[in-house]
Amino acid sequence: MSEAAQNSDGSAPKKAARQTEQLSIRRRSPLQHTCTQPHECPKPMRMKILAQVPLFAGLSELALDGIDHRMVSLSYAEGDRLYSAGDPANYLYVVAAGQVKTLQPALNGNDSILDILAPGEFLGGLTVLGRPVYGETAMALVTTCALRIGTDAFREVLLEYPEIALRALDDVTALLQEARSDTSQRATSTVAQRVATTLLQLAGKFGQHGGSGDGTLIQLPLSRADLAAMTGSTPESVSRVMSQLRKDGVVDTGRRWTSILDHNKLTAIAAAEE
Amino acid sequence: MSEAAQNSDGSAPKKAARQTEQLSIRRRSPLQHTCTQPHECPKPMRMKILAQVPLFAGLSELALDGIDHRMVSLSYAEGDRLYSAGDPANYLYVVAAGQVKTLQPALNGNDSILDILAPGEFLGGLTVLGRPVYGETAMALVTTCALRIGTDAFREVLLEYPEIALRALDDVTALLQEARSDTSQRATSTVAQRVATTLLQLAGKFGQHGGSGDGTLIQLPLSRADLAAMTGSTPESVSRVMSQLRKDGVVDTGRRWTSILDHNKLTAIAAAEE
DNA sequence: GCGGCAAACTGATGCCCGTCATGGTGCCCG
DNA sequence: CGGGCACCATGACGGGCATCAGTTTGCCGC
Repeated sequence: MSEAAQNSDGSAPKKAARQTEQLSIRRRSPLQHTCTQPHECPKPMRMKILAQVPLFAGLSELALDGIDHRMVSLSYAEGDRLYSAGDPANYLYVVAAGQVKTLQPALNGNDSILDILAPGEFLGGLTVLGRPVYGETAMALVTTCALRIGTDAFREVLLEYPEIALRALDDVTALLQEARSDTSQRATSTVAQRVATTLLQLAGKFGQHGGSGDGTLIQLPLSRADLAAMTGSTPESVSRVMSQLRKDGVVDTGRRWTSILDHNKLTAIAAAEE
Repeated sequence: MSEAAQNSDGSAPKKAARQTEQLSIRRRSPLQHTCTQPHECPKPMRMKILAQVPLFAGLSELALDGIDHRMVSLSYAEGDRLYSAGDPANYLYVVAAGQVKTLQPALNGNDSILDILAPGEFLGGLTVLGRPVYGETAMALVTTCALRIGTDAFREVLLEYPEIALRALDDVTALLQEARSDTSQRATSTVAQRVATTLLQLAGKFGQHGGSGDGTLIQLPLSRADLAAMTGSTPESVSRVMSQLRKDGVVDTGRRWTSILDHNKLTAIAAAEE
């Protein structure tokens, strides 16, 4: 599945990215989509995914099977919503393939992006148990497949396997720490620092080395507006920062990707103004 | 206990706050300390506290007793640290009496205050299970009594009573939502709005009506620097905002207290710039 | 009561960045 | 291939607020 790269859009076929060692022209796209077509996840694949979910690590085959029976698989096109803020929170989701962004609506329209989720991660469910409605909106960044389980069924699973609940507690706690450090950073840092930090986080989570020779490739369709929503800024400011970073040879960007060329320099920028 | 108001500092005795219907001079102190002396929590009081902890609600007498046996009670003077960021996270704490602030150290020295905890709330433990060290520092705002339990023991309790784990999950999730809405607010709002929001939150959590006739009294030793650390600002800016609020008759402040006089106006300021 | 100190208040200054506006560039569609 | 569109880039401008500095207030010890 990972090798079967197929052209995503209807444009002219690109050269194999593996062979094109250099990016002669900026904005040449080194994309390697792994999954562009909606599909139904067959049973064996679902089991494999469940086994890789950190929350379910170490569970017996039988237990996983029991969980799988309570789940259904769903696929979403780019931009589709898994759920919206205010919807009754009846389901918990696990990302099987693709990426999902969660965003928190604000009164003034300045939504902020809370997180971008990779396969194996959860949404919705962890914010659910006590609350009747979702507090955030979840939207597929690319074509995405997700598994869904009812909150009641998930509750049963947690009661049956308390160690899963403990791990869930850890997960949410980690999110909490992340959110809190985010909050402090928003208060003190400049936009450049916040953008740099965000890029480093994305690189750590989604970055893939090699590919186009040097640098870390982040293959996500993030617009300037998206980055602005992640850093608590505006598209214009983000654009300026990115331009500067490009000029300094720290990053390179394209329509649906970002590449970090100088990891050290970016770290320096994130830590303290250069 | 609640009626036994005793003068806290060594200054001249104040008139009984109940009788003084008006605050003729700004900065007249309407303090009513409930507990100024360090003390050991006796067994019955500990049991009563445990029963009131939301996390343990509905547990049997026997279960509570089992939990109590694994805990020890400790008392702290104002400014004492329960633990510091970076310490090995071996314990979970429950605030029995007093208030505790948790603060997150930043590299530039601009620490930010994460939360202020009232009796019945948890610290440390929920951020512990997966991590070897504390990510934040906990400091007693006033003379405080706390119960302590080892993380391993708490883990056993959670495995024994999975419903507690579920409730803990809810608790942390609530904190997460709070932290996230905080984050979005930092990005978009002005300092005045953030201060107003913070005051309203504190009033909801620690405010007591009556006392000096009108208004909601928040009895916490919060300096301008503390409020700045809570709102992601500076002491000077907070001071300006508070001066303005005082001038407009919205709040009144003293050395160790804050009183909200016009709740509606403060809400209006928090929502949108006046 | 007096001197020392910490915290709070207030003014001046500059900068970051949000806002508005304009021009440029790739992408889609007919 | 050309028009329309969305996104990006870049400049100009202004305001909120952080920073620095100076004064005042309240508190404590001698």
